Amino acid sequence: MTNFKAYYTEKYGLNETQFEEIKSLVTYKKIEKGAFLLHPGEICQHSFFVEKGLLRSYTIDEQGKEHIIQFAPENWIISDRSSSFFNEPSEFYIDAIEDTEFILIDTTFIQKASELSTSFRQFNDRALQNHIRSLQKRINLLIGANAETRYMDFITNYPDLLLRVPQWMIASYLGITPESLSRVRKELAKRNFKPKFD
Amino acid sequence: MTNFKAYYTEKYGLNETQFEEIKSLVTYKKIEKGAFLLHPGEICQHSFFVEKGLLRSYTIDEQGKEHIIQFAPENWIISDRSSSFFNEPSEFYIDAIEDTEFILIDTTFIQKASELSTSFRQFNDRALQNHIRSLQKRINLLIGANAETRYMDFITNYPDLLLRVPQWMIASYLGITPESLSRVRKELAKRNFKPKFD
DNA sequence: CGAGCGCTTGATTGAGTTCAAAAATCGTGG
DNA sequence: CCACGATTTTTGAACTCAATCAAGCGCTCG
Repeated sequence: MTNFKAYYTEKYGLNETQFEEIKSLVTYKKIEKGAFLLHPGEICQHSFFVEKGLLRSYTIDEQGKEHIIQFAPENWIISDRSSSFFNEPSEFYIDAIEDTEFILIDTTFIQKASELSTSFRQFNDRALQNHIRSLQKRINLLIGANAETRYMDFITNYPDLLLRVPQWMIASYLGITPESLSRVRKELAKRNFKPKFD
Repeated sequence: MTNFKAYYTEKYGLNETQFEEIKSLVTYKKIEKGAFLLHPGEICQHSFFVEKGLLRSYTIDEQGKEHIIQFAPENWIISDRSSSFFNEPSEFYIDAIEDTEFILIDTTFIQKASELSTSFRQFNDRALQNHIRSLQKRINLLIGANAETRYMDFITNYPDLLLRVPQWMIASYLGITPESLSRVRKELAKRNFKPKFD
């Protein structure tokens, strides 16, 4: 749980004792690439903190098209907040893009911890606000930016994912077809653009 | 403050005394159509609860195009949560589409109330979660739905706004041009669709 | 009562989709 | 470690939805 521990102690300022309390309430798990952690129709009872590997959440629309909501590499938390909070069936899938080790955090635990500890609650609030901010940003991109700009934004914000996520998934996240993304990349290459690490 | 009171007592279950406490901490205000409550660059220090009238938030992108984020008719709260919470300059405008009476709620008040009252905090959490849910829904629509579907969704979810908001603003909210919206409506009319109240 | 704003309509353009198929890459078993 | 099948990416051509540009209509409000 090294990442998990660092996340809660360094970033959030829990001391050793406080962390030990939390630790006893969560579970360490592993799953293989392709395995599912959440299906539509289920109520999302957990948050998943990624220790190592890569998870994603996505929906499948009426036309059978996949729309990726979020990628969660190391140190990210993924879940369906609405489903958890309102106790409603989720509309998301969550599955593993790579073999993944993660910390399973019970939803009720988060709620209880929020009621007992002010600092935990503040931390949780901050996470909520960050979530809102990122959703808003995504809306702005979808409304205002073309395929190329969205891809450039993705590159600058998630350069590490570029190497780990198949292109068609990035396309799905950006809300375009894999073909379009391929053309965008071709165009960028022609104009001599290369991501830093090439 | 009749709406405001109803909102906090009926919907949220505050008793008379509790409401009086809150009441003393907020301010009743009026502004005229076209007046601004927030400009980009400012830090958003307030939430605005609409008693009567209609507010909106929007951004203007690099190409000078307006993108409406949210409409707030009676009993809605509008603000820039990210700006408030992270104490960052906002990117939004908030202004009045109609002459509007509203309750001005200080951001610090919300924070303090959340720390003092469990029920207030729960209520606030719920509002946050609702916000996330609506943002997520908007993303789904933007990614998956065409102009007509988005408009239909708008009609069913905000039938009251249809009569009060100029069409070009609805177009802006939907992420399409006024011309396109006009054509969508024409097409719907041809297919003999009418909103209930016609 | 006229100037401006909002809405409509038409013609054209363009970004991205769709469908199809070839090329490249990946991964798994022999 | 190689080879073969599957998956992913690329490329091409036709098409589609919505944007853009431009013009005209009608209402209102100053």
